Amino acid sequence: MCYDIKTSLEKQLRRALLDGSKADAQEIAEKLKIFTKEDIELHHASGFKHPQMFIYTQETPDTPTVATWGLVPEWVADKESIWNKTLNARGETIFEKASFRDSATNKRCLIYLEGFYEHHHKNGKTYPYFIKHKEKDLFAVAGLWSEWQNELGELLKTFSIVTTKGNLLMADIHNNPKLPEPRMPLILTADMESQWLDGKLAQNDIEKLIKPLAGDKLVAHTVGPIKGKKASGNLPQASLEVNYAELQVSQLGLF
DNA sequence: CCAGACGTTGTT
DNA sequence: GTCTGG
DNA sequence: CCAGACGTTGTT
DNA sequence: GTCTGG
Repeated sequence: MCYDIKTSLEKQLRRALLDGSKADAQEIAEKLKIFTKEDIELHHASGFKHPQMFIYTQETPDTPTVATWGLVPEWVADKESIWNKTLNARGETIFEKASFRDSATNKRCLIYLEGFYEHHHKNGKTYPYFIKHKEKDLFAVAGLWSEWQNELGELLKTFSIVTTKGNLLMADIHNNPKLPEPRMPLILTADMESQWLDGKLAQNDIEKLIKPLAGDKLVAHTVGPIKGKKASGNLPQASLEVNYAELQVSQLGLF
């Protein structure tokens, strides 16, 4: 799964500012004193190394916190050894896995996305699809976060995106024959969002929230390459529709 | 997708 | 070059 | 007891 | 930090 953590930065920044201003991402970032102009340029130009994102936690549910993608549990000695292994957390096991259980209990968060990417396999080729919500510009996905301290006492906030079984739409798109089943991020409806951030909610009730959003709430279209030489990079145009002639007669029947 | 292996003998 | 494992 | 893992996906 | 496998 590939998230639009790169391309939705601008909308994230707008949301964070909580006003309808037409300022561009850099102006907003400077106002927020979260990212510098250089950070934004680097973000747009860079690949996948330690991407930063806004998360919304129970402590400050209305104010975003900057966190690095790839949860580093507080007890880890070397953050490099784990950060890119914890981009996702399987919803089925977040209360069992050593890396996630403390966060599952005490540090749940929300991340807002415009959509995410999956690759469809057909005749030995792969085609990237962008999947978004039919009704929402930005939707919340469930996350877990953690605060790690290095030997100098410096704090690093990190997060993982919780995944769940893929719905019917995902089963059609995400048909990599090597995978046992499709997966998708845990997308939350508005009332589930507040529950996910409710620190008093029992484990049993949290687990009830971990289920795939119905496929008819999502819509998908093909996009240009998102990785490699021809990729457009960390820019909004990465999610623009691009059609492939060989897919014109869709066998999926869904889009 | 990409990185890495890709092999056999049996005393180096 | 092609397959496999991650 | 101690060393080692602690994770998910398959193009983030 | 805590659990597992050896």
